[in-house]
Amino acid sequence: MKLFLVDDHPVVRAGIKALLDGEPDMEIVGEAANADDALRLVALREPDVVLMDLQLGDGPDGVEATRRIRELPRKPQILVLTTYETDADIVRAIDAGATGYLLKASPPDELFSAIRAAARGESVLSPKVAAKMMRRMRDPGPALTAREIEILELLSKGAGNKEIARALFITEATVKTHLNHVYGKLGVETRTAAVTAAVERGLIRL
Amino acid sequence: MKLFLVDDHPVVRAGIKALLDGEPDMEIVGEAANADDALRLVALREPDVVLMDLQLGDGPDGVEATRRIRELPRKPQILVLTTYETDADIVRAIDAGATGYLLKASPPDELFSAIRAAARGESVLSPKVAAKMMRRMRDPGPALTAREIEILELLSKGAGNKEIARALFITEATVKTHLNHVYGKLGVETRTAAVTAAVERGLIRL
DNA sequence: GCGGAGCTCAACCGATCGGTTGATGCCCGC
DNA sequence: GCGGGCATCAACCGATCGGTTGAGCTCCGC
Repeated sequence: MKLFLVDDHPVVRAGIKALLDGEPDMEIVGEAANADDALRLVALREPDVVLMDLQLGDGPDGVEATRRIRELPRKPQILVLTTYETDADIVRAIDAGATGYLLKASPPDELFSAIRAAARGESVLSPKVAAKMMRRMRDPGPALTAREIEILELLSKGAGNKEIARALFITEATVKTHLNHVYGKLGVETRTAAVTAAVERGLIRL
Repeated sequence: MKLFLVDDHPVVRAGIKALLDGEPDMEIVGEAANADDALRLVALREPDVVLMDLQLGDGPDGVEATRRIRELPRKPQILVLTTYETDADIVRAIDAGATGYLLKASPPDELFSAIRAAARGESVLSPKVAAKMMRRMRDPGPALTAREIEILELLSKGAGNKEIARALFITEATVKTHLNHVYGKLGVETRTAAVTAAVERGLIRL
């Protein structure tokens, strides 16, 4: 089974390689520290599974890299291996075409079986991530729409309604409508409180 | 030279061990995934240098662990090895008694020389971290007053000026004056942007 | 094809915010 | 003692925000 690593931390790449050294059925055919190298080398080496970090320092992030790799003619399975477990990250990664979502805090055994499952095209989630998704399924919760998240992200930058409207090519009236929905869903009454509530619930990242 | 690893990610621990395998003068005498284990085992194994991550999952964080280890009778040097480089993290770690501050994105060579330097008791900083501190030295930076921080904390909860005034037993006019000072110091123009700027600079915590 | 959810826009209002100027009192360091 | 930083307050203005109501549109599932 041919693996490819994408992570901007040399320490982490060395760690995965060291762990996988004891697994005879796995071979690492390449690695990259950023999205551009990843895309180029994956197309060349044609791995079965790509282990992808979401934070890649400068340039496109892991979600973007995942999206592009999934557009390759001979597309590998992509297993996200990252530190964070916010709703926004998980949803975006899955949406971009990731086969699974693992946390770096996972024990090695979990990593191995997840890689093998991903190679078979099966979806795998870290228990913590799975638990989070289960909670979200049972409790519909706020469930903000994509548009509302977009608004929140601009909001967190301190943008006024007028700026948000310009940035999203909509009118100020529409922005206010979205904001009122967001206030209702998050149970807050001001734009500032909406930002902190969204950050605390992992809906957006600062 | 005896090393001890503290990191909640098995992958990272494996990575550091793998990298250090090629360095004959370094020996890993133990590792831990949380602050409590770290404190207990470090007291027992008496390493020369502790490599400490700041994020340790549940329980006390790396800063707290650093503080406690520095209170041990035979205290080792502590080299922080983490992902983040916010001012608040750096300052808190140094304040807790860390000998150096390295980023996980550092190349292995840098890691090795940093460990050797730390063992000698020398302070080492990642170039990116050092650059950040230099900037902060040259530019004294915002330096908000205690009162202004109080205002920011209430602000982050989404409070209006009137609420802030009541909470701090001052008039709304005074709140506005403070806010205008904060805007100026942080280089922002809205209350929402002030909150995110303050969070990013580690002035307040959500 | 009907309803529901989501996105869009409009007009209006009061409340709040941001910006400005100016002022008072306090404490600290030179 | 004098300047300077800090905290406090006042009055005023325009701009923005929050709240409301109502409406048209598309897309999707039943």
